[in-house]
Amino acid sequence: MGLRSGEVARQAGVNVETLRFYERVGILPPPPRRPSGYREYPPETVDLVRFVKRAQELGFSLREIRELLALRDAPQAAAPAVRRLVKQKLEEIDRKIRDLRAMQQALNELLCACRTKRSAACPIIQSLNGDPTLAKRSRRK
Amino acid sequence: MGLRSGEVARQAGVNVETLRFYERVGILPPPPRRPSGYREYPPETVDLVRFVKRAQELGFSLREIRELLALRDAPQAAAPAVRRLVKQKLEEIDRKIRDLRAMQQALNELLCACRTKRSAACPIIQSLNGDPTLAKRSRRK
DNA sequence: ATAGAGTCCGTACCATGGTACGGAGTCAAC
DNA sequence: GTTGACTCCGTACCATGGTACGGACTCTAT
Repeated sequence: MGLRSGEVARQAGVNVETLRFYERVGILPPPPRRPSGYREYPPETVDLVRFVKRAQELGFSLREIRELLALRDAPQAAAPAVRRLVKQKLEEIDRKIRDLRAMQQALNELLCACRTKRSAACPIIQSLNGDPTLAKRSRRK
Repeated sequence: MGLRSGEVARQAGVNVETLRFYERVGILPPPPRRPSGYREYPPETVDLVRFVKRAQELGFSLREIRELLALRDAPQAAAPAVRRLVKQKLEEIDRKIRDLRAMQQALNELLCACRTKRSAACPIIQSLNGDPTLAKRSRRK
């Protein structure tokens, strides 16, 4: 019933090397081996890898996914811990979006100045040079 | 008039090692040396490093900053190139924000399901397991 | 029985943006 | 003139998420 690495990789849509990598970093449990040394993955490994890929799409790092996996098979007691991880991730995403918005704002102001003031020196470069008369928001620490 | 590496680093708020690193990757031009081999930075190096740091805050990579620096001292002919870089970066930021919003949406749906359905199995985990009855948006390729 | 595909392993490497180490030489003040 | 701080260099290392290499071994179909 065991699958070989190539089969698991194909079904899960990853590279064979990636399976070894996941095993090395503790995402996949080491599967039993044939006498030849070949890995014999239990069929649910495919779902396990897909779980990992979905969690990655949601922005979780492998470190965090390792935590999620540890909680995955635990009974309902684990639910609060899972929720906590999701909430943390949501806060992190909030922070990232805020940072990106600030960058957006600053860059747009620069672009705007560049369009209106046709001075000899590019206002964008002036601002990056530290000129405080432009794009004040970009100077915020 | 030359500054030594420690002085430049202190004034620019970076590590001495970082100056060497910047020199190695072509961000800082190699400064003249004393007979002893000590670097003698021209005073404007401090502003140069600050330029780099400001551009980093705006989301530019060192590779892009190298481009900006090449354009920095060029005359007005460089302005269109600078604007192009800024516009590219704005598009990139837009994409990132959209991705993060999608993650946010998916995670919020999971959290919501987790609060309402008090089933034995955590709905978040179910969804990551591939259960299509929850958080359909998270299944999108 | 043999060819060709698959798998094994350790290790190195990719990009990114630095930080750390250690031994040798130098600078400035006392 | 010696002490302590500074600087030099090459190189290795950190985290992140893998990918690539190469030689040896194995599996399966014919």
